[in-house]
Amino acid sequence: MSSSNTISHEIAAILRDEILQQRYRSGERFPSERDLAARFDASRGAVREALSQLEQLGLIRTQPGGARVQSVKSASLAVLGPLMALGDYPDPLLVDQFLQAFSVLTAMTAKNAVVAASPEQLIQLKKLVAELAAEAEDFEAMQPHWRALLEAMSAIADNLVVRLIGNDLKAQFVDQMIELGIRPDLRAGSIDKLLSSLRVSLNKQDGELASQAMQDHFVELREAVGEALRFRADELSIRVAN
Amino acid sequence: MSSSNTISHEIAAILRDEILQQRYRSGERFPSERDLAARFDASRGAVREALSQLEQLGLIRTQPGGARVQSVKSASLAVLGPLMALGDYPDPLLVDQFLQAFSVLTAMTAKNAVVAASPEQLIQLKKLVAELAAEAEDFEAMQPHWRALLEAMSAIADNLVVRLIGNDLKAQFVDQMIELGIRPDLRAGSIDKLLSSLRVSLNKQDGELASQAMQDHFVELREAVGEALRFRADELSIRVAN
DNA sequence: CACATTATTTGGTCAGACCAAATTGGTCCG
DNA sequence: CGGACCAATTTGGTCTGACCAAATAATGTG
Repeated sequence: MSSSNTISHEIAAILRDEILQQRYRSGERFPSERDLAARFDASRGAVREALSQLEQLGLIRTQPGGARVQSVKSASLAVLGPLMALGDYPDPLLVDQFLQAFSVLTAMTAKNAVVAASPEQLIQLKKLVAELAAEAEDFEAMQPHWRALLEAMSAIADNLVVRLIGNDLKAQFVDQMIELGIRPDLRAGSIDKLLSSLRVSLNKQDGELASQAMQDHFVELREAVGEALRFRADELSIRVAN
Repeated sequence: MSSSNTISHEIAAILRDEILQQRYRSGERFPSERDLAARFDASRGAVREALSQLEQLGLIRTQPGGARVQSVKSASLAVLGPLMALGDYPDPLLVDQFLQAFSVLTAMTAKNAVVAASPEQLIQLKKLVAELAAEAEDFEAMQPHWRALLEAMSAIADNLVVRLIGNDLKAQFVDQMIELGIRPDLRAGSIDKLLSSLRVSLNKQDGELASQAMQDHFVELREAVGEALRFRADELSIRVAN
């Protein structure tokens, strides 16, 4: 998947996953380029391009004399997507950690967006909230609107740092969830509460309220996602048992 | 600097900075590999390895027929370090955005660390706070202890996502600040207030308090850093004027 | 002028070669 | 026997030149 149909990307993806699966101990010598070329039946150039990508991800460090594997903990954020996509289903702990980090950043974005929005932008946000409300029943149908709202807020808040963090995470995460058919079962009224709080915060231009509403919503979302993943894990282990 | 003494890294660094400086319009065709090889008097292989890195950073997208420049807004977080290091001094707005994002993540980490800490870890944290207090007068001398405290909290909170985000940012940012001699002038008592709040939060194991203390501290830090950067900007423009 | 076809450019890959740095292994000496 | 020194080997870094397939640009044709 996502191998981008070139040999070097394929090799990079395979090696990346092997490292993320802890198949090499941190600090251990990585196979030599010539060995890898033989293993993948590719030229050394292709292998070198793959290693160049792994190095950019912070997964290996190359030196004349040999490359060495680095700790995943010291890698770049860009490994998170592949890391979540490793097993049959994402590691619940990792997903929760992601949602927690995403939560505070989203809350911050909401606050800044509401405070910084021009009158026109406030109207736009209200419109997006209304559109979201119209589809609040179906989790999956809601996603595009949800994402549009976050995108609009992100654009208004205009924090490049947060935007870049989002790039490395958002799409990969949400897409994977949907692809796996994991649909968190939010408590009835949870969305309504969020939306009504957002409406009020937009009317009063109250950033704190918007922030708090997001935080509260994510608390519930984290719980629901955790529940869905646990259910999924059981389902899988049952299937394996048969 | 940081060109890692290999040709391909040097080329990658130069092209990266050119893209970050908006010297190419987003969507524009990037020079061909053969042209770049001629320009840098290098082999096509070396250029390809450089482009491979740029692609991993999300700055370009390559296809048979030609590579195209992508919007910085859609790049990977790993470009932030280079982005801040571009001009003579960092863009104050970007620094503030960074600090704001770092603020909420740090507050979250502090909260989780305080809540999750074992008795031994609480003692360790208290010790680190005490060591920090001992050097609270000198901003520069304080940094190693400050970083040690954050590192310890990060280890206890054990959120891989936040850790990875930190990897792409922390070191580069702080180092650059110090290197440029930018020393934010924190209000007297600001540090004391933070430290005493932290002490209380550790004693009561009150996560919310720790979080709030961090947030408050960062508000002041952001102001002080902004002030220091404005001063620095004036200094530079005076020097240029002469 | 619109469209289909050809020619050219460009990225992707391969092969073989050379250099310099790092590692390895052996040797010599204390 | 142990440690320090030195050569042989491994390994990454780079270059040259070549071929293919996809995308683009140029061309000719209706």
